Amino acid sequence: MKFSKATDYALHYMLYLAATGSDKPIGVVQLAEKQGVSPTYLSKILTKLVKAGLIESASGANGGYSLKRKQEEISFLDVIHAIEGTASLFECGLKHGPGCLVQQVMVEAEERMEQYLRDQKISVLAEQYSAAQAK
Amino acid sequence: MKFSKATDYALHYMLYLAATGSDKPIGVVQLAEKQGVSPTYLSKILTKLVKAGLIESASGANGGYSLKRKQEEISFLDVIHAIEGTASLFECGLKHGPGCLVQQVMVEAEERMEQYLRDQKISVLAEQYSAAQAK
DNA sequence: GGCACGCTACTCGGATAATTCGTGTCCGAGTGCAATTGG
DNA sequence: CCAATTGCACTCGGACACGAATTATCCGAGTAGCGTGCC
Repeated sequence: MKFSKATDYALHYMLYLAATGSDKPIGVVQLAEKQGVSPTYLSKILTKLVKAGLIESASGANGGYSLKRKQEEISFLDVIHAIEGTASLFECGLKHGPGCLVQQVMVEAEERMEQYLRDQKISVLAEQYSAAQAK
Repeated sequence: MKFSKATDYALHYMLYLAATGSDKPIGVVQLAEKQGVSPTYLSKILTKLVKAGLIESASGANGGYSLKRKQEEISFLDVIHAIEGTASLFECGLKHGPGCLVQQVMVEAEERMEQYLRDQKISVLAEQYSAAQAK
């Protein structure tokens, strides 16, 4: 039970995009070199974000990925769900009727975490990130 | 990013032990058949719980596993940590100084979930479980 | 009748395979830019 | 000089291997209970 590296990459990429604030798309290789990550694998991850509607892709020369308009609304949870999926973290595989107590507790615990992640907006973090970079 | 089935099994087993409340140990096969799980695999999981100090094992005839004395104190988090490990769910693998903002947010989110799981005691759930069984 | 011994059956425990999921890589399709060439 | 065209380089996107972790299984070591035989 661990968050995948893909989520790690995706969050950092989103944070970078928001912090840069440029309208111009940013290529994959540029970020990959900066973070020491495989460019092609990062591309695969960003495809998921595009399908989730969080970012846009532009092909051709000077292409790359850029944030969509409503970036202020994008939360950590949005990114995580786009990568990890929206399925519940815990699925009771036993057969003892529908009302599994264990399941209820785990879902509630998950909800606590998700609620916090929902409140964490990428844009807010980006400001702190920019401030840290500037000094 | 999902909880493993092992955690599922372990939680249900602990709940059953607490609900039964018997001093006599309960064998693995008894539970495995009841839940439709591989007995030998369940045994492997319970070994982890023993090493974590949550339950005790008894060999020989009429042997099995039984709760330790301080069962009222055992929480969901104890069981989960025994199976999944105590490592953080999120580890930033990038190289951009020690104060990773993403890491901080994720750790805080994890803490929210763990705090809730810490408050959920097995013994309390066991009472509800017994009540549901009785009716 | 009581006790000691040995046997048997049952249990746990670690060592050993199969499967799934995450990670990483490669190559082809598509697109925009730009130089070139003709009007 | 301007514009259409053609070529190219750069980009994304899906298809293809590799590896680790989880899941599952088998078999051996150890232990407690029980029957039997001896004192």
